[in-house]
Amino acid sequence: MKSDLENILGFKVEATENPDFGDYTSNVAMTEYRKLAIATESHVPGGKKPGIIWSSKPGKQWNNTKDYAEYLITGFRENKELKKYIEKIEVAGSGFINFWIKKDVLVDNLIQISKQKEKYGSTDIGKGKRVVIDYSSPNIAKPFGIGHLRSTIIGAALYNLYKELGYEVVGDNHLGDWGTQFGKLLYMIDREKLTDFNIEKLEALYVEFHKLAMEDESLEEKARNWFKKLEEGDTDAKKIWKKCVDVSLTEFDRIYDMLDVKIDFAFGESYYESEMQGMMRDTAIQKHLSVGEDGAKIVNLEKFGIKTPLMFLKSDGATTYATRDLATLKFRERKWNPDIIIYEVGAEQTLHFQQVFAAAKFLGIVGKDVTLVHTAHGLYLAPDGKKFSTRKGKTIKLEEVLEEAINRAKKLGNSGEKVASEVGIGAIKYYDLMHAVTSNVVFDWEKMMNLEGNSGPYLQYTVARTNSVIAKSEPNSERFEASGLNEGELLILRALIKFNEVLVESATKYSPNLLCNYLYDLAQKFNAYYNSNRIIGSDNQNFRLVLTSGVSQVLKNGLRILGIKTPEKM
RNA sequence: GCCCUCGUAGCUUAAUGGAUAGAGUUCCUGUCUUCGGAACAGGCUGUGGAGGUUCGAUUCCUCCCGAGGGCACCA
Repeated sequence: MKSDLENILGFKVEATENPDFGDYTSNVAMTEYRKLAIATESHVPGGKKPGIIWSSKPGKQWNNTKDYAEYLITGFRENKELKKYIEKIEVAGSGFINFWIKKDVLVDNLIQISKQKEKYGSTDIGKGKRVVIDYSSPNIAKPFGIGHLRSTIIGAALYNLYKELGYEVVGDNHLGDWGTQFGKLLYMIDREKLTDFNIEKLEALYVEFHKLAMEDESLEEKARNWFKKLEEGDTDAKKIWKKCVDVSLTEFDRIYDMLDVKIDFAFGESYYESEMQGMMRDTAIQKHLSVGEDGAKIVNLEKFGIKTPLMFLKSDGATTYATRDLATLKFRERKWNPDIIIYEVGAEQTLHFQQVFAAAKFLGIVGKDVTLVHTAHGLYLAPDGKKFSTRKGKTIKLEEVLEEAINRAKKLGNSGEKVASEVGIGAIKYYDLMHAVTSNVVFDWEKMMNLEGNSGPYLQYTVARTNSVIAKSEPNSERFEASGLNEGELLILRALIKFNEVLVESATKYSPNLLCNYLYDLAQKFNAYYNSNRIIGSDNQNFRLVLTSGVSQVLKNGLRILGIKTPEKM
């Protein structure tokens, strides 16, 4: 709808929030005014701020932006193409051009929903384009903490959004299964002569290491040596490392199961060992490396405005996180040849990704036309507003949060285990997704488990309610009278037609919270309508049933994209 | 010290240059002997401070105050 309008008009329109201003609005008259005013300044006697706009056509002028807007829409009112969609065009305020969609179009759209069902909202604007999304990416040997929730949930939502728009989407879980952290663990396991361990023990060892390292600085050095051994292929080190990985993966799978998240690939950092070897021998890359303090090899990025150089190889020759990310990019470029690569990773790594992206293009690892995105999501902060610290063992385990959510949902209703799980998990997911990606989220049990107001369960409840109404009397979208629509019905129809535009905006701005806002707004409009309009038994029963069914369908589609289940009853 | 992000109602927050700053929650008042009350309607309270750009600023620029994150051999 939006793009149809823009094609006809030749300028951009925005959806309006306020129905008094129509369905779409354009500020083109005001923005053009500025350009015209500057362009014609010399023609205007005496002022920097001309009150009169002069046309390039001789003899033509407008007194203000509103006049100019009126001029712009001359012709639009009689435009046949436009008339198919638009019933009214008005100039308002200081020159806004507002458009009202025809009621017939709104009603046709409702019929489309009943025809397209779960496909309603999808498009093919991404056809032929490929997106790689790097998300979740927990660290091996550490429990799956609350910190990885955002990446997992937002990443999964972006995955679904791009898929809905016709993109070919690849999800890759970039497991943190390599690096000096394993040196630390290997050192501790060797020190305590352990042969068997679980994930809790690994976490304890990690915390213990940092405690000891506070008193003995040489420990960091020892850990680096152990990692170096691992990277050189020491069989004992490798054996212990493998066990750490296996123990962790079992744990993660359980969490993904609870969250109902599936990720296409999980290559993990260790997968890129050979790729890194290749990069180190690559002469084209070699010539861009400089030698830093103590013999470390670095990539200087000052010409890209980044003061901190990228550490390519440590002074002992071992690789770093950045080396592995460059190797990963090389691999992804070769394997998938993507148009966009999205890193759904926290804001704390902003500098790192600036370095990696700049270096990747500079070193020719990826093409210049690949869009590299770091979503830089905000973090879950402890209730005191501080960051949770893995090193000090101050984490909240995601599994405990999820279990608590399910328990709270269970207490509320007499519905079964499955529904309680869908509601509890839905609440957690929605709470995460409703926040703007970049904002920090304070961890607060009461708010996360909120089941009223703007929450996942509110939306699920609305769907269950529509299901219940439809179950009582089947809507017939083949034939119905749509005359005499009341205000509530029009509000809902207008919201329904904008679903696809919201999906496009959510995806292109990497902001699932926009979809959350939309769905909540739609549910609220429906609930208000439901409260003051009888559906079954009204004169307009069939239309109202089709409308209810349309709302139900869009809510289901939207929630499915967000990764939130919609129980039939709850 | 330098860099990035942020500061909106008591609390949690939405709005990336537009029109009367939108919600949730808390507190107060109603609707309803429910086509599912996990609902609906109403009330109270808000853009950290000072300048600037603009027809128009929560949004862009400068400074100040405050918070969070980061600053080559952690990831």
